[in-house]
Amino acid sequence: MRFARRSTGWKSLRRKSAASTRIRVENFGAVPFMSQEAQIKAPVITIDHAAEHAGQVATIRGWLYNLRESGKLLFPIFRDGTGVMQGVVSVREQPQAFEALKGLTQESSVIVTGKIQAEPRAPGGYEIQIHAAEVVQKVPESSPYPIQLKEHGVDFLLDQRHLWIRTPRQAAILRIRAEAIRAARNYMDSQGYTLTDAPIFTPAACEGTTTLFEVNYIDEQKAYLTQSGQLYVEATAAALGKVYTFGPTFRAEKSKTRRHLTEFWMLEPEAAFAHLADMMDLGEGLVSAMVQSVVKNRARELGAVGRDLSKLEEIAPPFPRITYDDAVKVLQKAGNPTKWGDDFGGDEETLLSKEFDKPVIIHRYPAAMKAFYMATDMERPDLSLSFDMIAPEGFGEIIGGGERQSDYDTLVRRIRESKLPEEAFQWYLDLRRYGSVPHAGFGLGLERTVAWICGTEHIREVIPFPRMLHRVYP
RNA sequence: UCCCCGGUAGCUCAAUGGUAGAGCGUUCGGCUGUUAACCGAAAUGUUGCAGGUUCGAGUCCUGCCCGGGGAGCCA
Repeated sequence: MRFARRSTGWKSLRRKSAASTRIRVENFGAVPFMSQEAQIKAPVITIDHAAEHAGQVATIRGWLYNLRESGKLLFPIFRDGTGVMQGVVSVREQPQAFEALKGLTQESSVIVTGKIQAEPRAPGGYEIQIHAAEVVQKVPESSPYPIQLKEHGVDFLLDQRHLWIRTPRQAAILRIRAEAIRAARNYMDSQGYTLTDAPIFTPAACEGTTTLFEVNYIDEQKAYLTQSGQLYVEATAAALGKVYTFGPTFRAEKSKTRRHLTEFWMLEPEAAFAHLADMMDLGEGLVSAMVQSVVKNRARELGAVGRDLSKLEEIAPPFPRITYDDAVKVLQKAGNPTKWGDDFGGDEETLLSKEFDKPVIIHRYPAAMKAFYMATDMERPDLSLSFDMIAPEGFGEIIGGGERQSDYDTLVRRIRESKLPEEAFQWYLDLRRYGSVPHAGFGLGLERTVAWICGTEHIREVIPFPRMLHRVYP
């Protein structure tokens, strides 16, 4: 129903757009365009570099973000993906440009040329005094741009995600995500880790079997979308030493919360001969590098999303580390009913994270609550050599990992206890047959990390096209 | 799977069981420094769907559909 209704509307929109394009062509003679001379003279600039061109004539190519009209003065506001800039044009001085822009609809694509001037009354401090304006495509009045400069509901915005990403806040978030990814990869590479990508199609589960996406593979075979690259990165760690994988992972969890996506990106390092403490060090170094790189290179975007930089500037190693045992005591002291052996839910994570200004590492969880591949603590066999990193301010778990079970017999027993299909894990057991070594790693959830860095309410905003329970459109 | 909240104009939301409304957007008009501009006017509705109660249902009842938040599980 919903999809049928949406696609009908979309088709009619396409038809109208096509018609308006024809009208635009017919109007070419009447609509004033800048001269060839002006086009050649004015350099094309992006709005983020406008300040460097103050006092000069320049061309901006973008979209009409908003238009304020005041009689014979127009204040069009343009966006070009790098920022937003106000223009000004008067009918007396530039009648042709005025006519081209007057009444122009939101998100019409435009090319404008004019003098860049410092202007305290303009948002951003600079404005363009327009000499010439070319409308590339006018959004038809009959089907105006659906996203207004007003509040909208979540459902509506997610249906319009392909357009929602045009708003300055969303564009800033996507730039921060890109910077976080670059910083993460740079850091891993600088630590001697080699990127070895894991497959997306897998023959079996590596987390719980209930959250698997099953797909039809070739010739009646079944395959599953990966829940984690971890098992594969263990294999490449035995081949190359220090490795990581970074890519999308898929979990068919029936959970709709602000912290969940069915498709999310994970960075998973794995190192041979590494132990729990090594991975805690690596994790805090990685997270710190991501945060500091965003603070340094995307301060403007952090400002656009309203993030308080002072909290992020403090993020540097060492992070507080407490054992699960101590975490339970902290919770109980705070009046939380958690008992030893319970896993921590969202409330508990939030409570613990509020005790610290930095991400907090909780290590050595009870073995019973961790995955089959997790190593046990020799000194306390009831504990696993595992750790989680909880982001501050209630943004939840951003890292989970630890030392792996390297003993063949123990691993086989754990696979059977977990009721996993043993035959699908033969290749994985080979890693314990041929030169098994202690090794450790973790998975960092990109979207949760970026959501924390941006301070967004929901992780759906930090991925271009979120996939969630009940939502695979657009 | 369970619990809570919601579905009214393109959007955000009002509307004691008694004529379905406002703001924004759109259209028309006005305004030479606007700041989600402002002022005046106009058009815009299968109140999610199907039943039921009632003289009368957007409102109450039942079922279903869709969405949001959370639990469980996880990054």
